[in-house]
Formats: sequence, structure tokens, C-alpha cells
Amino acid sequence: MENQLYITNTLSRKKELFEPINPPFAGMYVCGPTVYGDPHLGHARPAITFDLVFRYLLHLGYKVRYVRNITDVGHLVADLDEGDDKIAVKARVEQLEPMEIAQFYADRYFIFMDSLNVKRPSIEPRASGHIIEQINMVSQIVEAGYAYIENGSVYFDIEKYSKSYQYGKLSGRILDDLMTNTRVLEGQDEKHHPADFALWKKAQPEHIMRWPSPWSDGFPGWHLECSAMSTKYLGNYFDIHGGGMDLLFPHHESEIAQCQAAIGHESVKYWMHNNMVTIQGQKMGKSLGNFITLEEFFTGSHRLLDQPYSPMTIRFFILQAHYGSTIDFSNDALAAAEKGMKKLLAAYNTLSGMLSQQDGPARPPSPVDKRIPELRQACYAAMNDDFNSPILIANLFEGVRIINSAADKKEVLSLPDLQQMKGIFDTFLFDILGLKDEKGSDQGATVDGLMQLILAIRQKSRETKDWGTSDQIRDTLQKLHIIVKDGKEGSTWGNE
RNA sequence: GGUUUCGUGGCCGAGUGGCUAGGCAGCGGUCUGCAAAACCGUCCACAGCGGUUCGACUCCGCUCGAAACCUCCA
Repeated sequence: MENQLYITNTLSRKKELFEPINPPFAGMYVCGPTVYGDPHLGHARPAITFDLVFRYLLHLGYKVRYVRNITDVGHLVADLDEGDDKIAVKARVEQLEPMEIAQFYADRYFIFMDSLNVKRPSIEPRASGHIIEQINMVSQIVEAGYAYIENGSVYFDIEKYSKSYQYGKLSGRILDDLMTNTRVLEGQDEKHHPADFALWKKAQPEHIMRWPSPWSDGFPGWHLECSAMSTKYLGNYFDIHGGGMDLLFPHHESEIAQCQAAIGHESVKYWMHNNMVTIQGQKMGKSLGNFITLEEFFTGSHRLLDQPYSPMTIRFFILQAHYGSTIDFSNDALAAAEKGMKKLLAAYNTLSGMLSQQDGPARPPSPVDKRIPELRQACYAAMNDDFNSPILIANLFEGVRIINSAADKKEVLSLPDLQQMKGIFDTFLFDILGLKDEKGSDQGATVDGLMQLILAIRQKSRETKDWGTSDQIRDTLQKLHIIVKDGKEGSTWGNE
């Protein structure tokens, strides 16, 4: 029980035991970004959430294929030209090729995800590269009788589908409500029913992104790419499909219907949804003028920000909440996250220092502190309980207390104890939570050597009680954002 | 209006029918040349009203409040 992974399945809204369909393989598909704007905090949340899932499944030994798409085509813009394409609209404004825009923002996305230490998925397919697969899927749905063709466009027939299957099972919606509550938009008169959605749209003459198909020159409907690409790379039945909660309806609901209609059965075993990031209690969005890009977070250049926040601070901030909860952004919360994370990393460095000084006075070699295996077990229990990263982090802080107590000589840990503790941090803090120490990486060895020299000189001045020199060194370093800490076994340094 | 998710201490954020979440901030101590850090101790909770129960922050109902989705949006 305690060594088994449970996942909250949106379909059942319950925690279910994770049993992969074809162990030791595991397939996961996550809805990726639409690349028409700079990545913001809202992009970071699902990327980090499913990075955590990816990392943990890998750690458990699964051979994971993680597919995350790039949407570079296919989203309709309802409030502009009907049938237009979001990327094409922006392109026309800026007088650039649509693919140029998509490429630019896809690259930006990759850069910022890398800085957040989000592992690259196994495959990152683009919708524009899978038009044939999408056309094939539309054909399958038409042949199965769950779609109709109007004037070169193809629509999914919700009423027909609902006779055999339940449209709305994922989001809890009822078709009757959809009938009465779906707003009737202009230009939707081709639809037989307001809830029907486009599988293929005929392109207007001025529409730039278009492809030939059996029905018309046009482009695929919004929900199709994920169904086509997930099943192409993961098979007709795969383990996990993830995404933001805002995609539950209609996107994922429609994916279920498309796969059911085209393949004859559903394609996803576990649905996972991360909750939203809010700013001052509201979802961020362009229209609200409150969205903050990742670049603005890293540079501190947005008016709502008191200071820059590093990528790892953002990552830690997100992981400090469970993926199923909303997290509300504030400067106070981010500053607190930053301090907490630094404390965690500092303790790890303390631990490494203790291990590197093992040649010195003998530590008791054998007695193993039972708190340490218990801690490891508690860490696994947290992750197995629906990827509960906040509990995992709380457990690691328990480890921090043990480490610091030992460093303070309040208690003694044996060498195996220290090594085990280090193993826990290596595994959970770095491999699974995916944090990393941001202090200078390339020149790390050089800087460290210089600092050891400076600290040695300062130590001499302290021994002769030359407090002026000692404080001068410390104060000057502080201006360079380097903090010197005087401990019982000499001084150590770290970045502010 | 419908669907879904929530309302926890100064801030963020877990969790549970009776047993300490954790972080940040505050307060008191220990340590220290001073400082920082660290360690120990400590204050501040479970929106409101009913109900079930030996006992509810945790279950049920209602009220109030918030968010997301229902139209592209992570």
C-alpha cells in the first residue's frame, strides 16, 4: 500500500491506484502551449506539475514516453473573423509568416522551461506537422457516423453521439444544459446543434494557414490535434493525459468523444488536471492586464513585482502547493518561498561539507539513526499520495533540522547516516522536485577556491582579534551579495 | 443561470472524525568579539448557522463569499 502510487483521476474524482497498461512502460500526454505569446506563470504550472510526474515515474523505474504538443495551428478566434486562426491573426498584424511567429515563441517557451529545470519531454509534436493524421481521424469519425459535413466543414454530431455515450462525463456537464446554455455565436448556423464542434473548418479566402482535405481547403478543429497526436505516439489506449483545469471543458471532453467515435473506445486511463495560478485572486489574462511573463519574473521588471524572482524560486513556489489547488501569487508568498528554498539548499551544502570532512575526528561508524529511513519512507509516502509535493517539502525540512542540529554539534550522526541523508536529498530535492543550486555554475570551482583563500585570511585576522580587517572582509563581501557565516568549525559562505 | 473547485492562524500552504503539518514573519532563549546563520521554546487557525456523533476544522444541510469553465486562453 505505502509503496504504491495513487493518482486523482478527474474521471472518477477519486484517488486511484496507478497501474500502467503495459508495465514497465508508461505513456503520458500533456496539452502544451499555443505558441503565439511569451510564456507566463500560467505556462509554468502545468509544465512543472507534469515534470514532477515525469520525474517520479522515471524514478520509480518506469520507461516513460512523455508527449507534450506544441499548438501552432488550429485554435479558432471567435471574437475576430469567424473561422480565423489565432496564429494567423497575430501574424497578419505583425506582417510576419505565421510559422515565424510560432517558431519564435516555441523557442522562447523552450528557453524558459529549460531555465525552470523542466525536463524536455520525449516527443514534442507540432499540430502543423500532423495534418494528415488529423484528416485521417476526421475520416474515421465520419465513417463511424458521428460527424456531418456542411459546406466543406465537418462537425462532430453531439446528439448522435449522446445516444450511445455520455458527452460531459469528464466535466460533469449534462447535454440538456449545454443545449440551453451554449451561447449562439454568429456564423454557427452550419451546426445542427449548438454543442457540436468543428473537426475540420473550411478556410476563408484570406486565411493563410490552410491544407487540402477531402472536404475543403481548410484547417483542423481545435480539439483534434491532441487526439490525433496522443494516439499516434502512445497508442489507442494510454496511461495518463494531463493539462490545466481550464481545458476540462470543452477540450478534453471533446477529446474523449473524438477517440470514442474514431477508435471505438476511450483512449485515456487516468486524467490529471492541474489547478490555476491566480494573481490577487484572479486568473491572469491579457484582458485583465495582470499577467506576468516568466521573463518579467526573472528580471523583476513588472510593476506588480517588488524584486526579481529566480527560476528556482518560481519552481519551488509552485511545488509548495499541491497541483490540485489554486495558488495565489503575491510578493510575500514568493519571498517566503525564496527564503525557504535557500534554507533547504544551505542545509544540503552543510551536509556535503560534513561528509567531505569525514577524514577528521572519527564518527561512530555504525549506529543508524532510525529517523533517517523513516524520513525516506515519509518522502515516498508523500509522493505516492497523488504527488503531494508540499508534504514532501515539509519532510525535507525535517531533514534540515536534523542536519543543522548535527552541524551545531547538538547531536552526532554516523557516516552511514550522513550518506543516507544525502541520498534522500539527492533523490527527492534534486531528482524528483527538480531543484538545483543556482549559485555560479561554470566558474564554481574557481570562485570557491578564491573564497576559501579569502576566508583563510579572514580567519587569521580573527585569531589575532583584528576585528577591523575581519569585518571589512565580511562587509565588502556582503555588498557583493556573498554572506559569510561563522560556525563552530570555521566560516562558510553562500550567495545572498 | 448551469457545471466544477474552494473558503485554515500576520502571509503562503498541507492534512485529518479525537493525536505537532511545513515554510515565511513575530516573540523569548542558547550560541557568538559583534553580526548573520543555526538550534530550543513560544503566540496567532480552521467563513457563519444548524444537524449527525461520545466527540467535527474534518461528515451532512443551509447561508454568505471566492475562483475556473460554459466563447480562444495553462
